[in-house]
Amino acid sequence: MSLRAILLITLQQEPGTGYDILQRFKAGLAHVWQASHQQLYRELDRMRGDGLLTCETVPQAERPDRKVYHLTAAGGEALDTWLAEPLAAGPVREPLFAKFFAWERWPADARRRELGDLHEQLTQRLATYAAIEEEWFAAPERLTPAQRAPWHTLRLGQRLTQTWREWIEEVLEEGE
Amino acid sequence: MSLRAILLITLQQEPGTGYDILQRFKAGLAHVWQASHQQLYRELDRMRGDGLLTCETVPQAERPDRKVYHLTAAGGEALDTWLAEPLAAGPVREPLFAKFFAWERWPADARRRELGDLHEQLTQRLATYAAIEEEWFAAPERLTPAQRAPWHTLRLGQRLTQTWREWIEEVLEEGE
DNA sequence: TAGTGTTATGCAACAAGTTGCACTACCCCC
DNA sequence: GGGGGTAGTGCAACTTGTTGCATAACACTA
Repeated sequence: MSLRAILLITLQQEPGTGYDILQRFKAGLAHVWQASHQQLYRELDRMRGDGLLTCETVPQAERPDRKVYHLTAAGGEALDTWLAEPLAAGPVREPLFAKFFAWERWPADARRRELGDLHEQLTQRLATYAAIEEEWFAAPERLTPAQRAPWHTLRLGQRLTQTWREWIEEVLEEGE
Repeated sequence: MSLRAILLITLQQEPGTGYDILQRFKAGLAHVWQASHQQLYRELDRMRGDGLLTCETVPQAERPDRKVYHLTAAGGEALDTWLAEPLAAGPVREPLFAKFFAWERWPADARRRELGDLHEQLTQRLATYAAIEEEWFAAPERLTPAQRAPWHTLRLGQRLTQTWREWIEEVLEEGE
């Protein structure tokens, strides 16, 4: 259900094609949702079938047609329903933690490499977040509440990533 | 693949039944992995079919038989392979964040209720973690490295939960 | 001129996870 | 005497997400 909800939100902000949405996932929504293009196209078609979206085909010279999706009234209602009901807590799944429970079988070099790589990925992620912040949320004191809300999510994304990164540093240090 | 790996790790520590593993998920592994009993039974049977586990049926008076699973040599190898190769980063999926991107359609009372409930859940989770810490990791300075490793994961779980909780407090406070 | 990246769409098969249901039998509490 | 919790197993149907493959055409660069 959640993917549907994300699509309703992004299309409510602005109509677009599957490809457009994919770009938004990579840009300003990088800390919120990720999905493959296959999944998007399939879900958009199903939502159209369920009457939540309408589709307008825009022909292009020498390129595949763009299929621009818009919310319908039913789509707006579905979104409001989803917003009103609280989310169920997702299951905890941390495969990396599991490796720590097999410490003695986990070779030290593999461990250092894995944690080192992850540290690098997190650093890169923080750079991405910083870029998003600069592009969309410069001067946070002048934002409207509706613009300020997404900024909060970015801030939490940053803090969680930093927490992870600090922890990795501590673990690597202890393993000397 | 990850569920298989978790099962290999828990059964390598100590053989057990599907039901036993479920109890471990609820107790010391609460911050690592969660799965339904249906999923466990099905996966254990498949792993037996693939030669990673053997199964010893222990009859009980007036109760269904206990099926105690053990690692095979092939299971141990599969575990070592999994430990040696780095994990792929999982996709980001934060449905709660999505709601912040539809701030104006999200009713203020629903928002306060949802964030309040989540705050309570996180508080409860911290209590669970504290209980685990007390039961398994009292006197961390006297732990062996292999015992210390799982303790680290618990500490990160605590810090991440705290980070979330503080953020919710800030958001609620700002919402007047 | 061949390879890589971007724009643009999608099907089919598979793997993983969820939901609903079913059976047995004890214990405890109201 | 009925309802809920614990111990113990599992099937079947469904939803969700992944992987592999396919098509078409432009732009850039080595």
